Amino acid sequence: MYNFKEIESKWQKYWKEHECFLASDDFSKKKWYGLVEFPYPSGAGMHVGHIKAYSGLEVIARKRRMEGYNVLFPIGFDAFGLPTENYAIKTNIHPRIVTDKNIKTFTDQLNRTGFSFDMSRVIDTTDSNYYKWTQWIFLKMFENGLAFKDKTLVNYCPSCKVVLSNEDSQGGKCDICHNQVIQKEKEVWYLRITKYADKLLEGLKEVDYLPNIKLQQENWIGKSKGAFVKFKLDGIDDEFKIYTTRPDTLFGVTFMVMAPEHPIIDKYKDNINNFDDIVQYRKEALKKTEFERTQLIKDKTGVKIDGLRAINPVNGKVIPIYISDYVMMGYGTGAIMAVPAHDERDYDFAKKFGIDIIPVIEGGDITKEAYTGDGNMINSEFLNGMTNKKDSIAKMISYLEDKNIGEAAVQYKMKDWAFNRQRYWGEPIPIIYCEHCGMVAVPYEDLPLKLPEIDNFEPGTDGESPLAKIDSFVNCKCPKCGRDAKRETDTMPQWAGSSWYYLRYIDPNNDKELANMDKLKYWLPVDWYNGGMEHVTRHLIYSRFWHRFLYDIGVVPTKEPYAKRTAQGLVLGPDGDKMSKSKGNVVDPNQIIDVYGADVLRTYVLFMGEYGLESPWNDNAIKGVSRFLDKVYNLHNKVIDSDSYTSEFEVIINKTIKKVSEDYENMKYNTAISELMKLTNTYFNSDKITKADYLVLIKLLNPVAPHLAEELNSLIGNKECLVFASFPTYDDKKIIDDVLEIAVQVNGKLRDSIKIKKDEDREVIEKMAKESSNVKKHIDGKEIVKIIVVPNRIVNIVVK
RNA sequence: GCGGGUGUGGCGGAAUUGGCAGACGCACUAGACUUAGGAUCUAGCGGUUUAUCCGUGCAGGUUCAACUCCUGUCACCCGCACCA
Repeated sequence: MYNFKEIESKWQKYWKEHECFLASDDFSKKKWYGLVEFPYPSGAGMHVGHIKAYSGLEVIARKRRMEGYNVLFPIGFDAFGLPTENYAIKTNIHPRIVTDKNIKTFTDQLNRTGFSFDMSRVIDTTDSNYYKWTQWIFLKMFENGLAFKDKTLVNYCPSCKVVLSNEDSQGGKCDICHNQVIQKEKEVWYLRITKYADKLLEGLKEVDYLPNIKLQQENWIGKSKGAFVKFKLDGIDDEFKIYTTRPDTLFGVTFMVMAPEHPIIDKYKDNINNFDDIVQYRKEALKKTEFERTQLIKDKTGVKIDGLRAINPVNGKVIPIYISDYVMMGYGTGAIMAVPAHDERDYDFAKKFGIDIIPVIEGGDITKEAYTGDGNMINSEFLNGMTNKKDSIAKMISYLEDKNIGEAAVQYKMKDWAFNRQRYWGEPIPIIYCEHCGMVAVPYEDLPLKLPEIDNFEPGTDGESPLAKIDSFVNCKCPKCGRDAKRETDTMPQWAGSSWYYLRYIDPNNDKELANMDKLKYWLPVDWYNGGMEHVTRHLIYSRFWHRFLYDIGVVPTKEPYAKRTAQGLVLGPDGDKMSKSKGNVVDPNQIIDVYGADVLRTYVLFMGEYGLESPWNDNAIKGVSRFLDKVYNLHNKVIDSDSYTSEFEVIINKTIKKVSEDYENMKYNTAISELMKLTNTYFNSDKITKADYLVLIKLLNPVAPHLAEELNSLIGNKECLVFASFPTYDDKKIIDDVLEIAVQVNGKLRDSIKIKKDEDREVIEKMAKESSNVKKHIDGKEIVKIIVVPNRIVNIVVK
């Protein structure tokens, strides 16, 4: 085994001393900006998943340098967050100390893996010089009405004692401790991301994201088109609005359903005879866990409001109103018109409560189930006979608008972003509460608003931030009137710092602005962003939102931050399960580097399977990669001094260059490496190879296993390192052998193969095929119907 | 329920996009060199009744030719989930 320890530390030192990976702000050069998701520096150190995530773009970054690009390939640390804070609570060590220690561990690991990150631009989201600008962006949003406070029911984790966004409490479970989340009323900060829903959707059209990434974002935003319709209350001079995607089914409405907490219920509680029942139902609905609600999907519950009725605006019919938890306050208007004939949920509800079912679309059998397909409109007066859904919806909407009883509307599933956490280890929200002036922004010149030093990180009572206990932090003067005031004590969620970090890499030390515009114009957009699928709906949407906002206020020059986004698949444990400490199937990259070296580790994570799919770790398979690199190393003993390819290798060399180059660009690293193995095996079976033969292999391998490549390059006498050496190119004319073997089939079954000259004449091929002895056996005495010849590929003789 | 993905040897995975299924690697078997081998080299390695036929989750179809296209179906994984 080659001495990887010596070789790897030697070249890591060389690259560092020669500042090989520093991006330069030379705007005359063509640029390439490659971005990987920066890590959360956990105490456990780097995970093999990190290695896989970074190795992918690392290959591209190294290839781009060899292609002459000015490459920006930065890294940093997303260091605010709960694990560090929980660790601080447990051990009473300050998060600052823990974070610094973890960052050092990560940095050492990054260095010993030989990644070509520009370490002069490292950023740390917990550095006040960084979060100064996170706070600055928040204030800009506040100024523009995009950051606001509202009182609502929030997802609250009783265990972590924090308010969670919908994103952080998917499935009703806390994202951090996985305990059940409950609903609690609270004043919270929101970022009005819904205002950007359309812009975020539009922006997807101009970026090159993997199709499933785009789709997930579209689903998350969840745009739906429909209409608001106003329903008057019977006997009361008031009305309420509903949202529907099928206004054309208005004639089929036989009842209304409201979310249990709909405000109009309280407004007219004196008119309601069974208000106690409603209060009781509300209580029960709150108690239901997410699990129960999803399991009991078919079993609709509800209460009829005795005393309130609605009037159908298109036919004047008086219809009953129910409350039910299948209608939610958070979507649409919190009330729906129910068309049981054509909606499964309404159908279930109507069946259970014995409500009329009136069909308005022909087709199906509504005695058995709701009909949700298309068909002829019936029982619908002016819509009768229409068959096209779009047309009937349009006609109804124009009718509603004419009569001023409704209007076209758009709704989104995406909700505003709950933006505060009751935690210490986050960016303080720079807002001051003054009894006279209300909410006042901390003046820009007072940023950063630094976290105060404290020694007790336990959350305050009743879900208050630990900062609320620090009087010297809380008490301040109002910047407007100078009177006594109090600070906001909540901090920002972890998603804040990561929403704009790629901008700061471009100008990491700027203390006057977030980043210099000329530099932003040169480097943006990020050419290629690689990360995990798990961040596609949160981080990726949030950062696109912030970026678009910054564009709108003229701080960044592009609408979209990332031109291209890809994703790596998970590295599973050897048992095929997701790696986790509790399962004990975690692979430590440090140990792999100790035993095999960084190049083997990097090569293996790229070789193990298709990059975008998950793939289990295999302790044996890594040995194969180790053998491969050993073989490459040992080849240097066979090298003879010649600057041209060995003639018999010309074709395979050109083929390999083509395949490897293309595979790298398409992130098909596994097949690229297998091509390099084939070339290595070819060389291995030859007594000697030329310097030129060897150099091609070394250069193609360089992005994957750079230490070894550098060492071999210098071993064969080259003085210049490989970082900026030219990437090999191929000659299209030399990628097919002059003589090749093609298959001969009879009736589609393989019978023989023949050797032909490249681009041989059809007649010659047919003749050779028919004369081959194995083929003869199968065609003798039979009639040849036709012969299919695919040039340089295959011959198929069809006989009867 | 909706959306997306995946199904190929003992294992990880290839297949130029309709053209020799199983590349490359692991594991395994036999041999060589060795005091020794968990090092290295050489050969073999889908199944089989071995000059044969069968094989890419399953059942059909299109085609001279199907892992690849079409129809139906099953299983697993990942999102979202009573979104009106």
